[in-house]
Amino acid sequence: MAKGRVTVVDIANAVGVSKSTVSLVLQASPLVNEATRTKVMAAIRDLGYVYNRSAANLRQSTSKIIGMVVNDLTNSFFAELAVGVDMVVQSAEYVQFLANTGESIDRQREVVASMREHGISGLIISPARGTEAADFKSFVGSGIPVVLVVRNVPGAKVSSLVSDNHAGSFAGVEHLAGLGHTRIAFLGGFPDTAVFSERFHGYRDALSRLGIPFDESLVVGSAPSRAGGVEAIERAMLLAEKPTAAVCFNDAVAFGVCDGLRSRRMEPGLDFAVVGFDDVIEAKTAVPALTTISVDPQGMGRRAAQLLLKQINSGKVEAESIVSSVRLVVRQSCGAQFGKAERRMAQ
Amino acid sequence: MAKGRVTVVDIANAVGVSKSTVSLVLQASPLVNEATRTKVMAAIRDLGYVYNRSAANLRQSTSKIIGMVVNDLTNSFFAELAVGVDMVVQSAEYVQFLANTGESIDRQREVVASMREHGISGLIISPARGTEAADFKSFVGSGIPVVLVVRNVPGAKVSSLVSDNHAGSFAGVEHLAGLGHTRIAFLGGFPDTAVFSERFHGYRDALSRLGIPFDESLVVGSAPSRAGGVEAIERAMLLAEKPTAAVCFNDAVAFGVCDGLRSRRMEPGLDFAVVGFDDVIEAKTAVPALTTISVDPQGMGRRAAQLLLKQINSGKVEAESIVSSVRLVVRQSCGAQFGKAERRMAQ
DNA sequence: TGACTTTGTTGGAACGTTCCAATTATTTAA
DNA sequence: TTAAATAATTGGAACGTTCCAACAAAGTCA
Repeated sequence: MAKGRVTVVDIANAVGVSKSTVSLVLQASPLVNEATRTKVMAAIRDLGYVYNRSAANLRQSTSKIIGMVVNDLTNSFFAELAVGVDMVVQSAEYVQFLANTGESIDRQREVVASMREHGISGLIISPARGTEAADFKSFVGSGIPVVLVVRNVPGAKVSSLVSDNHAGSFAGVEHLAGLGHTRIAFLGGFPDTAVFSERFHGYRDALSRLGIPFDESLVVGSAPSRAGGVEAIERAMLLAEKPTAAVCFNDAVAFGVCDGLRSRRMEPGLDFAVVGFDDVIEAKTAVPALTTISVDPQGMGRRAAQLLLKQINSGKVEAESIVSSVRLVVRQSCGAQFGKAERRMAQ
Repeated sequence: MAKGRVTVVDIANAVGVSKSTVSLVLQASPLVNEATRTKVMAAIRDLGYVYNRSAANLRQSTSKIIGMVVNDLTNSFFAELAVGVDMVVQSAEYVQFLANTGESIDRQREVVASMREHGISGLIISPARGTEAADFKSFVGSGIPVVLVVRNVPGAKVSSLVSDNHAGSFAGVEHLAGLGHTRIAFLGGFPDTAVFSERFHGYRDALSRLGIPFDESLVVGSAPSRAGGVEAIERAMLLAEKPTAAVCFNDAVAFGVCDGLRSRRMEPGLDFAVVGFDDVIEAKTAVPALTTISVDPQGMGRRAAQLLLKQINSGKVEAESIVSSVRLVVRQSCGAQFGKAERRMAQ
C-alpha cells in the first residue's frame, strides 16, 4: 500500500500467480485458464490497478497514439475534420494528440517534433502554409506513416488526401452560368496556396469551356474567413461592371459575402448568386441556405484516419494519393429556386 | 546502424562518454562541461537521435501530457475553448490528448480511461450530460488534478471554471427591458442541464426584479444548436401573445432565431430583439452583428489550462472553483442602435 | 602539507511492461 | 506402459531513460 502505484506484480502476488500470467490476462490471451483469468480480473478491480501504457510502449516499441495537426481549429471545416479523425481513431482504440498551429510554421515544427518524441505511430496533418517536403523527412526515414490532408505538399513522399478542388469550382461556375450569369466573380482565399490555385483554375477553365471571357478584376483574394468575405465582396462591388454572382473560396468567405451583400441592402439568392465551397454544417441551416460544393470534412477526416490506420497495420508505407470527389449542393443562395423573372439580378 | 533506433547509449559510445552524461546534456544540466556538451549535441544531430519520452516517463513517473475532453467539438464555442487550452499547453511544452465525446457518456468513460492509462498528468473536461462525480474518483484518488470547464458536476471534488451564467442572462433581460420590451422570451437549450438552469434563473430573477410578470409559455427549450433556434422561435411565434424580444441559450440558438425570423420576413434588430450568449467569433461579423453575453471561450480555455498547470506544478490538488465573469456586448441584433420610433417592434 | 571543496563524470539499479524459452501438469496416442 | 502432444504457467532478460551514490581530478584554504 505504501508504494505509489499498483503494478502487475502486485496483482500477481495478490492472486498467487506470476506477473507473466497477469500480463497474458491483460492481453486477453487464450492461453490462460478461465478460472485464473477471473481471479486476476477480480484482483485488478479490487486493487484499482491502472494499466501503464508507457511501459508497454517502451517494451513493444509501438504505441496506440496518432498525431493530428491542423492549421486552424477555429475554422469549423477543420474542427469537423478533427471530429471525423477522432471518430475512427477512437473506435480503433487509439488516442490522438491534437495540436493547432494557427498557420505558424514554427509552432508546427515544435508540435510535430514533440509528437514524434512521444512515439506516435502515425501522423495526420493539414499543413501550415509554407510547409516543405523536408519537414517530413524524419518520418519517412523511420517508416512512420504520414497522411497529408486538405493541403498537399509537393515533393513530400507521404500519402495525401485532398478534395477535387478543380472539379468543384468548375461545377460551381457551370451551375451559375446555367442560371444565366456571365459576370461571375471568384472571391476570397490567399492566392499563394495550392488549394486556391486549384479552385481558381477550375473556375477559369469552366469559364473558357463555356465561352465566357475571363476578367482578372473579378478575382479578388482575401483572408479565407468570414471577415475576408465581407472585404472581398466590398472590393468587387467597387467595379464599374459589377459581378452578379460569385464562386467563393470557401463557406466562411461565402457567409461573409452574404453579410456584405446585406449591409448594402442586397439579398443573397435574390439580388446576387453566391456559391460556397466545403459545405460546413451551418451551410444547411443558414438563411438563405448556402449553395455550395460539398467536401464533407468529417468524412474526409474519417477516410484520412482509415488510410493512416491501414498503413500503420500493414507495416509498409507506400505513399498513396487520394483525390476525394466533391458534389454541388444546390440550396438557396444561388437563387435557383426562383424563376428567372423573380430574380432581381442583372443578367 | 542495423539496430532499430538510436539511443542515448549509441551517442554515448559515439562521443566516448557515459550514457549518464548524455542524459545530463538532454536535461540541459549545468553540471556538464561546455566542451562535452557541444560534442554530444553534434552527435545527437548527426546520428538522428530522437528522444524517447515514454522511457523517460516510465522512470520519472510523470509525463508532459494533459488530457482535454469536450462534449461537442463541432460547436465553435468548444473548438475555441480547445484552441485556448492548446495555446498555453503548447507554450508550457506539454502536449494534449484531445477527444470529442459527442455527449456520449460511454465514449467519455472510454477516452478518459484511455488517457489515464497513457499517464496524463492532468485533465480538462467539459463533461457530457449525465456525468457523475464518481467518474472522477479514480483521479482524485491518485492525486491527478482535474478541471471541469463550462459545466460543473455537483459533488465532484475537483476544480471547476464556469462562466457566470446567472449574471449573464440577468444582464441580457435588463438590457432588453431598458429598450422597452416586456414580452421577453427565453429560447433554446436542454432544460435538464446545469447551464440551462443557471441561465434560466438569471432570466427569471431579472424579470421579477424589474416587476415584469413571468410567463411560462415564453420559455421554450430546444437543442442548443442553430437548428434548435429555428425551431424555438417558430414555436414561440405560435403564441397568441407573441414575444417581442428574446434572450437565447447560446449564440448558435440566437443565429437560428435570426434565421427563423427572416424566413417569416422579420428582420432581427428591427422587428424583434435578439440577445445571444457566449460571443463566438461569428457574432461580431454576422449581419446583423449579434448582441450577446461575452464569455470568451478562448480565454476560458487559457485560464483552465493555467489553473491545471498550476495544480500540476504545485503538487497539491486542492479543488478550486472559479466563476468567470461575463459582460454584455451590445451590437445590432437587439435594435439598440435605433431610436424608439425607428424600431418596428410592438412594445 | 593535509583536509576540503568544486567540477565533471560514471556504473548500475530502478521504472512497469512484454516476450522468449523453459517448465510443469495433464491428456492423448500407441 | 511409455512417448508424445497439449495446456497452463513461469522466471528472467529486455525496452530507453533517469536517478543515486561514488569517484577522479583539480583547485582552495589554513
